[in-house]
Amino acid sequence: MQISEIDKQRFNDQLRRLQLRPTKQRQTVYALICARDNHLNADQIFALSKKLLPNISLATVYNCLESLVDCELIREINFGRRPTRYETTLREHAHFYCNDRDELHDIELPKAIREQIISILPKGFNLETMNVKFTGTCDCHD
Amino acid sequence: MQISEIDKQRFNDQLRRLQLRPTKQRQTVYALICARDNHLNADQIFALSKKLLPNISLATVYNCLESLVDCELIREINFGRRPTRYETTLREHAHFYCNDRDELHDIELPKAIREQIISILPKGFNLETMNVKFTGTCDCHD
DNA sequence: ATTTATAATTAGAACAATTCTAATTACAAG
DNA sequence: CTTGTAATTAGAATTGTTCTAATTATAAAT
Repeated sequence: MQISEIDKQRFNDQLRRLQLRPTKQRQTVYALICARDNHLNADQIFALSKKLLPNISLATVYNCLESLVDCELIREINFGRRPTRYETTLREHAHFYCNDRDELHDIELPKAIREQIISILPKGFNLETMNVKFTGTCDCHD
Repeated sequence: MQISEIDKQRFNDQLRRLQLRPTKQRQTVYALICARDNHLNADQIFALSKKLLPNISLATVYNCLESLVDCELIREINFGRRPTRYETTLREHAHFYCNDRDELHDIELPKAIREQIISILPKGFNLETMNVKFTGTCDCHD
């Protein structure tokens, strides 16, 4: 469980930008999220990180997640009131939540469509984030 | 605090369809959501309904909301992990959450764009719901 | 290296939103 | 009317997350 050299660079840079320290807890949490992009939640990250850092606490996992979100290394995804999940911040995309399997899938969102969606916002609305979310069932047996 | 005749019809029909009874608690909760479309949450509905039915309990409000959602008279809206809000099920639209004022705004979503968005779903994804959500700040001083 | 200031971690308590439980009340069908 | 079922109620329990206060780690400045 290591983060790649390229990611390590980004990891340090982004944290330092906010005067945050690249601790081993943060590194481990980030590495886990990068490694398995199946959109882990805090409990899952806690369980996995415990294998690597047996003394880590759930509060630390939440703290790490918060700072990683703050410095934009990761992003939160919420569906309804299910536990928040986390993903590395890569290209923009939509999400599909499969009710059957309680699993999240990334859906490619073409830039043109994204721009069209944003264009529906009337004057006076100052955009910060935009999300497209689907729910349903799917045939993915991965 | 009454629901209009037209709504009352719809109210009875939709509930009966699922063998659910049109109780005064359900009616009151529904009426409140219809009356003020400022996207109330459970606590707010509880507070308002208490003025009309002093003995109503929070559990009942949650129960009512659940049955009204089940029979599709109302719909849930979630932004992040903020309390769930409720709206009457009218035309399809997007939502804008204003961080400054903790308020929700409906945004018109043209059918053509809606269809374009849905078209990005690859084969194997069986759509149930689709949502477009924005966050940011706004100039609305209503 | 050593000190010092600050940031991060930790365990556990606290919290907010929601759901569950068991008892009571209301309703609808026969 | 009676009887079975559904709905309501109060309060306890649960879930996911945040807070608190004490301890430990880190970075900067001697």
